[in-house]
Amino acid sequence: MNDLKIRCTPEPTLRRLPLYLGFLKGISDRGRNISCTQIANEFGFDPTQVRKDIAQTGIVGTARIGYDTKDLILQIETFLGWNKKHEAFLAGAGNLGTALLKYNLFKDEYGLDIVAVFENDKAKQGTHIAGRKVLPVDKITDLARRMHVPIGVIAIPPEAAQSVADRMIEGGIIGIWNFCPVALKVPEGIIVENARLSTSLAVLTGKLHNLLNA
Amino acid sequence: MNDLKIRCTPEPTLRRLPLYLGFLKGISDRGRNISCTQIANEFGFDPTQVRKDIAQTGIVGTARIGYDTKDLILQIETFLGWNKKHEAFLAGAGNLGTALLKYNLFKDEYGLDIVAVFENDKAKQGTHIAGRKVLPVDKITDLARRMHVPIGVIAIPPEAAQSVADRMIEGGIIGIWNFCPVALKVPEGIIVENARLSTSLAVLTGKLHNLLNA
DNA sequence: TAGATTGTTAATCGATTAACAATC
DNA sequence: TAGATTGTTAATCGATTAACAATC
Repeated sequence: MNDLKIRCTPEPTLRRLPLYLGFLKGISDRGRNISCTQIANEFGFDPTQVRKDIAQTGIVGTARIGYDTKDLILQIETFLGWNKKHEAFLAGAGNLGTALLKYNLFKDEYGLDIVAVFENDKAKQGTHIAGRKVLPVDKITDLARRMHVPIGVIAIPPEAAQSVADRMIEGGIIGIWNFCPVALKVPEGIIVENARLSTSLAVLTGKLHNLLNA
Repeated sequence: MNDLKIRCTPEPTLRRLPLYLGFLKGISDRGRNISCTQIANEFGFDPTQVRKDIAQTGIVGTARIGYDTKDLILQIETFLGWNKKHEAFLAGAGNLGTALLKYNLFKDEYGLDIVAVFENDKAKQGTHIAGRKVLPVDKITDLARRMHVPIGVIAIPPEAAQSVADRMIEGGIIGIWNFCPVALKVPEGIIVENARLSTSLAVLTGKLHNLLNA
């Protein structure tokens, strides 16, 4: 419902590419070439799968040789949009929000530049967290529109999540990274990615349960 | 490679069940019955999919009526193992680790009880974070064995992740919740769930890219 | 009863894996 | 050259969706 039905990169591919990227960046000698087989071995994946994933980025390899490591790194980063800055608004300056702000990796490695923080708690408004001023939530729409910010990060209590998402979308934000355990209702064309930790934990405890009761 | 090939609950199902649970818990009148159609509508899913997901938990519904809301909540929680406490060790007392500790939801809602924190930084050792004493990393194996802790949470810098995972596994930990952007090598039978935020972000920026260049 | 809903079986769809020709 | 690797097409596998009988 939420996706435009253009031929998109399969989601599993989008989930694997960052793994490859992390591995490639860890290679000390980037002058060497790298093959899909090598990458596949690292993760226990099928080499053909790795080849298809990589092909999505548009890079062309050389038979018998593989890919130039530096090229491949650059190509994956470009494909994911991680080598240009995406400005983002963060809603929520609680524990999780603060951790996201302080977790500098986002900006340096993934290009997510949180430029402003919004919070309902009046006590926090006006203070600074990790160098960003904390602003009232009702400023989101107007500021997003004026700054052309494309991404909104939602890390607030569940009750407020939908209304904050609405404000963001009204301000022209088209991608929402949602850390809140609720199903956001958004118009077609708006992308929601749920970074729900609970979901991830469910997979772990669910498998654990399968294992223990098998 | 990592999974035992017993007939397991499909991972997509494990990812959706927490959504249903969140929705069900948000229903004010839990005396009423609930149908798959209602749940499906909430999320824009196929009702049959919801029915199959729910069937995995073992609950049996009533034709024409649906499921008892309270029963269904309990059944999903039980299936996910969220209504009994799972003790866990946390490795890493940085921004992310601290946020995980303070994020009380884990204990109350998902049964993940972080009982000890381990950190290499000597300056932090001996201090307390959210009521837990910070211990040196080399105590993990011994303590895990003595306390029979089943789950390890890894939120440390990538370089140290593998060695910490090894220590955990040596101590008898069988499930690892990995927040670190590396591929952990673990023996068969050990469950690793990667809660990688970067992966989630990749899906968002990747789709955004697809959308903007379409 | 009528009709909504469950549970289940069959059809469809998409992702993974296998097979293989081209190539450096 | 020989053989490893790419790129691509075909086969397999599993998850999603559709169809439908049973039922309350």
